[in-house]
Amino acid sequence: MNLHILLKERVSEFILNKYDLDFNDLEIQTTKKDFIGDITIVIFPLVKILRRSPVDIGNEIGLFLVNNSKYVESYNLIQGFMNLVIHSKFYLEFLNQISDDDNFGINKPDIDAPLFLVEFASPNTNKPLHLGHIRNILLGYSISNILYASGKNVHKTQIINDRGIHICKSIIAWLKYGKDSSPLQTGEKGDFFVGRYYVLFDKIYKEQISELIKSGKNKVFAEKNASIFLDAQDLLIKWESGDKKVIDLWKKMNSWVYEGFEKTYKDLGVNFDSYYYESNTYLLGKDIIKEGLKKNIFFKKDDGSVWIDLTDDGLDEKILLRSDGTSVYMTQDLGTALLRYKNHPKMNGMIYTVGNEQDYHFKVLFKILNKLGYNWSEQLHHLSYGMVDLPTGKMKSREGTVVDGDELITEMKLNASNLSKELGKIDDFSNKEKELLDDTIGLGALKYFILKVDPKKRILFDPNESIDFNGNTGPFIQYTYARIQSLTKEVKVLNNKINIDFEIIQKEKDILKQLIQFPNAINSAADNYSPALIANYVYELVKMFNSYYQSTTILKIHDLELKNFRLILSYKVGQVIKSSMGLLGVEVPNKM
RNA sequence: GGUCGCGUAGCUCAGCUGGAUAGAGCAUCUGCCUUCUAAGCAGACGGUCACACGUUCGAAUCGUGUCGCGAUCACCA
Repeated sequence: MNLHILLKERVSEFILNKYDLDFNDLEIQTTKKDFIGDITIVIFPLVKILRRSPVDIGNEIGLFLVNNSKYVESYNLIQGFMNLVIHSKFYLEFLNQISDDDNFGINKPDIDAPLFLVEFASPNTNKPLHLGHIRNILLGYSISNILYASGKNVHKTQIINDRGIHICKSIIAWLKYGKDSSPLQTGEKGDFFVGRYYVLFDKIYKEQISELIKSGKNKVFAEKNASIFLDAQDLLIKWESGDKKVIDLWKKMNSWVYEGFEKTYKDLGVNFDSYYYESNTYLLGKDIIKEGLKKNIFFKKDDGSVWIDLTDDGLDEKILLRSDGTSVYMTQDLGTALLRYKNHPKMNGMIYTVGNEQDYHFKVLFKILNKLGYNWSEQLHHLSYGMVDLPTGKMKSREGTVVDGDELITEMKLNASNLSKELGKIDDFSNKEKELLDDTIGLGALKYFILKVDPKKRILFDPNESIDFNGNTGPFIQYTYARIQSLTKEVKVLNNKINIDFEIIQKEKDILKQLIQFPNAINSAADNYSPALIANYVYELVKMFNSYYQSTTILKIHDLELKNFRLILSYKVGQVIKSSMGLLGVEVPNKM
């Protein structure tokens, strides 16, 4: 089915026979627009080796292919490029091949397929999710889908940062200023409720600091001795000693937050297979430290702290255990990695979806595991992505310059609703149907907006300029899908197989060429951990189809055979759009 | 200062392992709804691919250096 590979083999064979030369590095690509042909063979590399002109070589190969391949209709030579015109038959055969396959391109894994663990989301439990988290979640979820579609089993997980001083801060503020209130009572989303107390803490804390400074203390002293801060520290100590009252309180507040998070996950249409909590894992990893010390991979300083020297690897010295024996972030991550491999013995890889400000951290983490001799350290991958920036600069939760995730989702749905109303195309919808459609479109716009950008690049998000619904956007693709649905309602009653003995037009060839590429697009997206590749792929397809749609009659054509072909072609395009968007976690509506 | 990432049209972004005249959308302008959904289509305008040198038949793509932006280099997570 892959004509590129087929042709490549043919040409290599030809060269071997004719010149006794083993040459496999021919570049075969799709012919660019503005040139006649479908597939292009670049013959420059041969020119040098065979010491003959491109025209001579091209003619030889071209003639050979035309005479010996039933699919190559003709060829033309432009400089070192040989463009081959491929027979309609080939594309029609391809369409027949996939016509029964509703999941064309999707390579569902069987039970024995390699298992990959994907970690994403991983929030703190002291504030609601913001746009940065949204990018993380969408990326992680989409990559999970893509890996799955490329034939790998996937386990989606996250590690929740549910402990530490920041959590204690919101607890203290709540104890002092809202003890009898609850999200149930105020009607707030749980994570917002708790987040409000986190912000309140900061406000009180700042007030106390300035009061202390006014009374003559210096800044450093004030920061360390503000009473609310001391209370939070005290609470943390109690938490670590397992004080039942504090633990219960902590559990209660966290449960509120989790309820809130679950709501957001549900809104975003994502889910997880397991959850890890730092409160369970933060003591892990100490055994590894002992092991590393024994193997002389780590060393102990005079004050008792444990380090690893990575200067030979171009990195720095890194602390692994504090002088008081407590663990740091790295210790924990070492332990968690080990734990996961214990929990999933058949795991073939682990993907950490974490922002690029932690590139260094993961480099060190993987290096250490490698030095410790865990051979699976090479299966670890940091899916690093760029920050979401605002025109005013970085998002900072303390300064209140964050774009709240839930608010953004709501706003997107509202925008979708307004636009739908304006266009007046769904007046016959029930309210419930309208609501569902608004959700689909609003979320589609948001998800696509974020996922179409290369993960490693930073995203600039202007809250004042709402996300577009025209052009290269989710709704544009959804719209095309909806159009195809209304077009192909009757496709089921038609004969599914197509007569392959007629000529198709160039636009149809182009669409089919793009369809053929779908499995490659998935694999390439999986290899590069980039949903953006899928987004670009489906956008190209949709553009081609729209142009076709606008310039070609599909339904109102009398030739039944041709109509059948065009309908099935459209139907398949619809399926691939749906599959592609599914990989991005975006729903497509039947009507909009 | 060391390390890593980014720099493509006025703006937001594509451009896979080097290939033909660098592509979309937004914005500006011109056409197209009596014909399968105009959230659309066709077209115009818009580029020193940050800069320099190198590698080669060929460089936005690879290498080196320079500049700009960002991240990171904590007994924070």
